[in-house]
Amino acid sequence: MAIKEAVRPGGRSARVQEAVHHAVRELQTTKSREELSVPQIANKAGVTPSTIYRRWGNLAELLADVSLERLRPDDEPPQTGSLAGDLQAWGEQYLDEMTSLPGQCMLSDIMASAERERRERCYLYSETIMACLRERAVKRGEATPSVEDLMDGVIAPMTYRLLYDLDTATPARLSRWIAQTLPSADAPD
Amino acid sequence: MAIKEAVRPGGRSARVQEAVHHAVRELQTTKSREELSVPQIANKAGVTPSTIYRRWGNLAELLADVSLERLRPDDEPPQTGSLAGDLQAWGEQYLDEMTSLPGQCMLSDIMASAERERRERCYLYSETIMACLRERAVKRGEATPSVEDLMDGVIAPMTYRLLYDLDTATPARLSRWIAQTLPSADAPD
DNA sequence: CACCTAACGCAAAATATTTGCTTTATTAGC
DNA sequence: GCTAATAAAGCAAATATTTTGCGTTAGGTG
Repeated sequence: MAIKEAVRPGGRSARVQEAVHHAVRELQTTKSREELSVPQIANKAGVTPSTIYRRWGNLAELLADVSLERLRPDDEPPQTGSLAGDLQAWGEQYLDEMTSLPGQCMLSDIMASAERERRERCYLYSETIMACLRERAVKRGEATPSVEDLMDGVIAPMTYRLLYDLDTATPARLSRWIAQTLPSADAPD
Repeated sequence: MAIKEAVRPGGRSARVQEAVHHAVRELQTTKSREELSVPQIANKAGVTPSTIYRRWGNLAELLADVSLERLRPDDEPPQTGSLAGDLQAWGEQYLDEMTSLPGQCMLSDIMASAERERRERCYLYSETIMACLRERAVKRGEATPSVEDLMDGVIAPMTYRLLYDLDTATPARLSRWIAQTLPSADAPD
C-alpha cells in the first residue's frame, strides 16, 4: 500500500513488478482507462490479482506507479546556449508530451494517486531539471534567477495550465513565462 | 456519468441529489476516503446503490462532485484598499482552507475525477475571483496586471505548491508571488 | 547448506458493480 | 385538473472485483 522499491527487491519481486508494469503499458495502448481492471492486468502479466492488490493496493495506485516511472529523466535536456533557449526547448517538448493523450492520462493517473509522495517526486523531477539548466547558465556566466523562481515562474504556470486549462498550455505562453521570469525580462508584449 | 445539473431537475431528482451529497458530507466527517463506499453512502442517503452508479458513475466522480460544490464563492472576498492587500487577504484564507485536511481531501477528490470539465470549473472559479479583485483595483485607479498575469503569477504557483509541495504553500511565499506579479514590484528580497 | 521469511499462488468469502425489468413521479399536452 | 409520455428511482439477480486465510516458493542470511 506504500511505495515499495525496496525490502526485498531480488529476482522474483523485480520480475513480477516488471511483468505487471509491462502488462499495464501493453493494455494501455489498446484500452481506455475505464476499460482497465486489476484482474485483466493480472491475467496478462501472468500473476494472481491478489498479488497486485497486496503490492499496490488498487488500480489507481498501480497506474500512478507506472506513470511515474516514465517520468525519469532519460536524457540530458537539449543545449541551446542560453537559459531562455534551454527553457524554451525543454518546455516545448515537455508541453508536447503532456498535451498528448497518453501524456494527459499520465498526469491524470498521477494526480489520482492518494500517495502524496508521488506528487512530490514530480516536483523533484522538475526541480532537478531546472537546477540543471540553471547550472549551465551559471557556468556560462549568465545572470539567472534562483531555482525557486524558475519553479514559480515557469514550471508552476505550465503545470497549472496542463492540469486546469489545456488550451492555454502552449509554446507561445511558455515564452511569456520565461521572459517574465528571467532577469532582463522587459517583456516586448 | 456526465455532470448533470439539468434534464429533469424537478423535485425528486433534486431531493435525491441533496440526500446523497448530504450523506457524503456527513460520512466524510467520520470516515477516511479509504473507508467510504457507494453502498454505504446509498444506505445513509436512503437510496439504492444503482441510483448512485447510474447518476454519478462511480465513487470518485461523486466525491469530486461534492467537493466542487463547496467551491462556490459564497461571500465577497475581503476589501483591504489595495490590490496587493486584497490578494494577500484572499490568498491567505484560501491557503488556510486548502492546507487543512478537509481542504486537501477536496483537492484530491477533484483531481481524481476523470471529468476535465470539473477542473476547468476550478480554473473559472479562481479567474472570477481574480477578475473581481482586479476590477476593484481598476476602479481605484491602481495600475494592475491582466487577469491572465494574476493567474500565472499568483494562482498558478499557489495551486502548484498546494498540489505538489504542501510545505511551501505559505503566506510568506504568497507575498513574494504577489510582489513579483504587481507592476511596481521591485522585490525587497 | 539450512533456516527464516517476504512475496506469491490459490480458492473461498465478502463486497461492490452492472443490468433488466418494474414502479414512481415529474413534465407536457390537452 | 387530467392523462399520456418518459426520466429517474427501486429492486433483485447476475457479474465482477476485492479481501482474506493458508499453503507454497524462492530470495536473503548466518
